[in-house]
Formats: sequence, C-alpha cells, structure tokens
Amino acid sequence: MNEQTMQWDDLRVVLAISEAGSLSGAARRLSLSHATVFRRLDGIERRLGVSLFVRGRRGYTPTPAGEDMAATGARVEREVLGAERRVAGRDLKLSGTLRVTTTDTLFAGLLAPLFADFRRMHPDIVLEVAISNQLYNLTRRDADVAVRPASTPPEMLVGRRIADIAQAVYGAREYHENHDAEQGWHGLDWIGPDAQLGYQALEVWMQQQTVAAACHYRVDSMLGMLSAVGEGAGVAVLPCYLADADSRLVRLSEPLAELSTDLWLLTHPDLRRVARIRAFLDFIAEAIIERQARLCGTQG
Amino acid sequence: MNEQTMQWDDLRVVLAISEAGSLSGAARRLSLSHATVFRRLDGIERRLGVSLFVRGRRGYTPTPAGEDMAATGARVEREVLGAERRVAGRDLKLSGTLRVTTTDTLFAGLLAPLFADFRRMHPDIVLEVAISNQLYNLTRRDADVAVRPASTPPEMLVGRRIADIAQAVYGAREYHENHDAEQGWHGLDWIGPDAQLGYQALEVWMQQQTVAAACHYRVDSMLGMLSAVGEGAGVAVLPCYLADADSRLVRLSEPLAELSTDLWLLTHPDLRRVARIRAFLDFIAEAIIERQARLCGTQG
DNA sequence: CATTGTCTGTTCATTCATGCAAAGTCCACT
DNA sequence: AGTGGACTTTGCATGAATGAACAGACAATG
Repeated sequence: MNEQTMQWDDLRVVLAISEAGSLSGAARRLSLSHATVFRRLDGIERRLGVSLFVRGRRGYTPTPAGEDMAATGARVEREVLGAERRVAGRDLKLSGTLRVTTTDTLFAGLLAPLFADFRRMHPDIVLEVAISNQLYNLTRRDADVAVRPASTPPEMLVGRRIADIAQAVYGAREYHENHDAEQGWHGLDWIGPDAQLGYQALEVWMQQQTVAAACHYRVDSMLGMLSAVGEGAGVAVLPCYLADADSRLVRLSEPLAELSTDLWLLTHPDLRRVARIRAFLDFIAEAIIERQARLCGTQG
Repeated sequence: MNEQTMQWDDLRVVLAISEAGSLSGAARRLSLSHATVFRRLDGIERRLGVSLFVRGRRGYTPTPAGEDMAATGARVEREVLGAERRVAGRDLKLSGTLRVTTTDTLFAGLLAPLFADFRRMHPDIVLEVAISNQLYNLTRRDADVAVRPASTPPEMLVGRRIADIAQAVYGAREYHENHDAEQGWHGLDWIGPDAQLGYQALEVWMQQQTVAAACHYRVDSMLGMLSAVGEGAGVAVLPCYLADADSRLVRLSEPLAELSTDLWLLTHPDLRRVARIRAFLDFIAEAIIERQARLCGTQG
C-alpha cells in the first residue's frame, strides 16, 4: 500500500476521535488504549500530510479535513454495520453470542428466570444482558434484542407487542392490611419517580389524583421505589408483576388502565433470520404469554 | 472490538479476492504476500462464522455472503478514494510524491528533459513516471496526472488540450535523400503498427493510400518503428517531434492533417488544487507551448 | 491550597501480523 | 510421461503494533 494513502481503518479512528472529542473517549469507543489512538492519529496525519484535529483545552476539534474524513467514516460505518448484520443474518447455527437489553425492573421481576431457562435449553449460546433504562442502539449492534416497555416501537426495528404491563397502587402490608379504596388517597405519603427516571405519565396521573403534593420521596429507579414502599415509607404506583411478587406489599387499587403500557420484543430487521435470535424471540414470547396473568395484574 | 464483528479492512480483502478470483491475484492487488491473504481470509471467515468463498479448480468463487460483502467493499472503496482525493486536494506543500503516466514515445521523444527540468525546479517533489500505452485509472489514483494523446478526454477527468501532435512519412536519409513526393509511395517498403499497438487510424490511412499491401514489417511500439526506419528497413508514419530529432531520418511528406492528434494533460477533479500537481500541470503546459513548433512539425 | 479525576504523551515489554522459504497440488503444454 | 507455471498451504523468524506503566498537565471540588 502506498504510504500516502489512507487505510480504511484510519477513517474509523478519525470518526471516533471526532465523535468523542478526546483521545481517551475515542479509545473507549474503539476498545483500544489511549496510547494506541494517540499513535494511530499521529501516523494518519503524517502519512496524509494534513492536520485533522486542533489540539486545545476543549480537547480534539476536527479541522475541515478532519470533518470531511469523519463524515466519510460515518458513511463507511453504516455500510459496514449493514454488511455485518446481513452476514450475521445468514447465521443458521444455534451458537454464538446474543446481546439483549432490558430494564432493571423487567429483569429482576420477570425475565431473569426466563433467561436462565433459555440458557439451559441452549448451552452453546452466550447470553449478554445489558441492564439499562436507555434505549440501546440496535442499529449499531450495541444489542441484538430489546425487551422493553414502549407505546410504539422505534422506527427501523421490527418486533412484537407481547403483553400489557398493568400497574396499581401498592403499600406496605403491615400498614395497609385493611385499606379501603373508598378512603381515597388523601392522607397518605406518596413515593414517586425523580426527574432522572423521567416517568411523565405517572407524574400526570398523580397530578390528576391531586396527590402529587404529598409526594415527598422521589427515587431514580422502580426497584428503588419498590424497596421504599416495602419499608413503609409510603405508597406508590408499581408494576403488578413486580409488586405482587413481594409479600411485604399489598395492592391498594385495581390495575390502573390509564397507566398500562405495552411490552415489546424488538430486533433489527436484518437479524430476525439469525437462528439464535429467532430462537430467543420465540422462547421469550411464549414464556411471556404463559405469564400473561401476572403481567395483567390478575389476582387469585 | 467484538470478536464477531468485521474489521473495516476485512471488506478490502474480500473485495480483492472477489475481483481477482484467486489469493495470488488478490495479494498482488493488495501488495501483500499470498500467505497473508490466505490467513486474512481464514481469520475473517472464522470470526464471522460464515463461508465467503467456494474453493475450486477455477479459484475462489464468492458465495452469496461473499458477494454481498464484496459489494459493500466496493462502495466503501469509492468512499475511501473520494476522501483520499479530497484530503490530498488540500495539500498546499510543494513536496511529496507525484505520479505521472505517459506513453513511451512521448517520454523518450519529448518529456524526459522536461521532467528533469521540473525535478530541478522542485527538488522536494518525488516524480514517479509510469510508461504505459494503457490509460491508467486516475480515479483509483494509479496515477495523479496523465500526459497522453487522445481525441477527447475521458469522463470524470479534467484537463487541458495543450498541443497538436503532427505526423508525417519518414525514411532513412541515406536511402531517401532526394525523395520526390511526386513519386508517390508505391515501390517503397512500409513499416506499420501490429495488432498489439492497435493504431486503427494509421491502418485506415495506409489502406486509403493503397500501401497497406506493401507493409511487411510490423512493430509493437512507436519507438520500435523509429528504429526500424532508421535502419533503412522501410518508410513509416511517425510523430514529427520524435522523428525530426533523429538525424538518421528525413521527412518525406508534409504533416498529415488527417493523422494529427491532440495532446492532453489530465488529472482528477479532486486533485487539481494540490499544490505540487498544479505546479506540474502549469510547468508542463508552458514547456509544451514553448515547443509548439516541434510538435506541429514546423521545419527550419 | 490540596486533592482528585481526566486527559495527553512517552518508554518498554509483549504479542501478533507479516514476509520468506518450502512443500504440495493442479493444469496446460510438449 | 515429463516439465513448467500458477496457485494454495504451512512453518519460522522478524518487525510493527499494542497495552501496561509511568509522568506530567489541567480543571473541578472541598
């Protein structure tokens, strides 16, 4: 290769630095050491005879040449990811790695035993679970499958709506054993989501019930809310599949139709023919259907 | 990087094998050893868990997955070449390498001293000259500049038409000192281009002059024809800038308007702002204009 | 002002990719 | 059948790329 030409991987390095704004950030993004990224950029700029970044207090800022090269890198990245998915999409073996993302509540309250069952059925499939309340980028293959609540699925993904997630008001059993729904919610301490958790629909509901003013305990996760209710710190709206499994809690209302959400099972269109992903989607869908009652909040 | 993902350079290897049809051919195309290409492909197929080529008697034939990956590689290659040209296009230094392609006759008979002069003017520019009668692919950056005869410039290139190349009939001086053009061409032995040289216009002219039948000496290069005429083996149509400089030869006709061709100076649009390329184009254009008379075949 | 965290830049040891050389296979030609 | 050329595959030595460790700079925080 001529010394002066750019190597295809050069674009990937320049793109990463451009996006991260620093060598250390780019190193994390590329799973390389920052020393390697430092040397790679140095080599690229020397070979091409052009400066791609301005070094300053704010980190690495791309020059016009750097921006052009990063833009090319972004287009190449889309091509490579597309090719990767299509190649992976031809994979007919029930082995290899499968990355699934879901929320902490779904994982702890519902999915963990299902994932374990799946692993027992398919010992050659490596399951990597990413717990996150952020929607992972399935286009970038940060995950292969997402199991998460949503009103509508994101564009560019395919999937199935597999269940309703019912929610109701819960309190600690020892304080609310004989709670009469006719009493209303006034006079109770409430526990709610903080701004970080960003649960707008619940916030609206509490306003409508005129109990938002009594909400002096805010937590940044559903599991945290569950624990707080279990300690008798107040009452809260919680998903039935999560709260009904906790013997410390008692349900104080019927499931709230206006706070019901859909549970979706999502993947990228190019991956739906991958054998191990198809097997996983089918398994989880069937297992969830079997637990329909639990998710709907049916009691008995 | 996840073991299962494809590296961007993987696409380049798969593209090269797909285009070449063999590991050896791909190795030449990539400037790698065949052993390296063998191991690279092996690594790619193992990492992706898919077969990209069928090994057979006819060499390496891509599978559908290999075709898809090679198609992606071709698109990535265009992106990379474009980025490379644009980066190179920002180069304002009068240093670095400049690759120029031209024909053997132009080089030997006209350009060699001009290139030497340019080198003396710009000692920091490395000049690489590729002598070829094939049109190099400037889009692929096989060369940066082309100096060559053409009727019209190729698409996608920019350039200037810098001269007419006049041609006339020449013979050895010792045999044709007192040749009278009124005698016509009959009774003379002719030297012409072979099928390899592929000079269709000259072939047509000899047919029209009804001397093709007397052409029993065919050579695969203009320089070869020049030598043969110098040895007194016959007469031939030769470029005036080439033949007039050889004291062994005498011109036997006026320049033949119907065999005049244009001399073009060509480069890629993205490269025309590169300082060293611009300097070279300007220098050669000016030097050729100063030698207009020689190229037109003006005598005196 | 001291401490902490993040980042850049350098040196050294280790690992990995590469080319060289060799051996083997296959096909075309004499 | 023998020969030569093109190609594939493997083993070994070498050099290049990488990460670990270290040092220094800078900014935010208490």
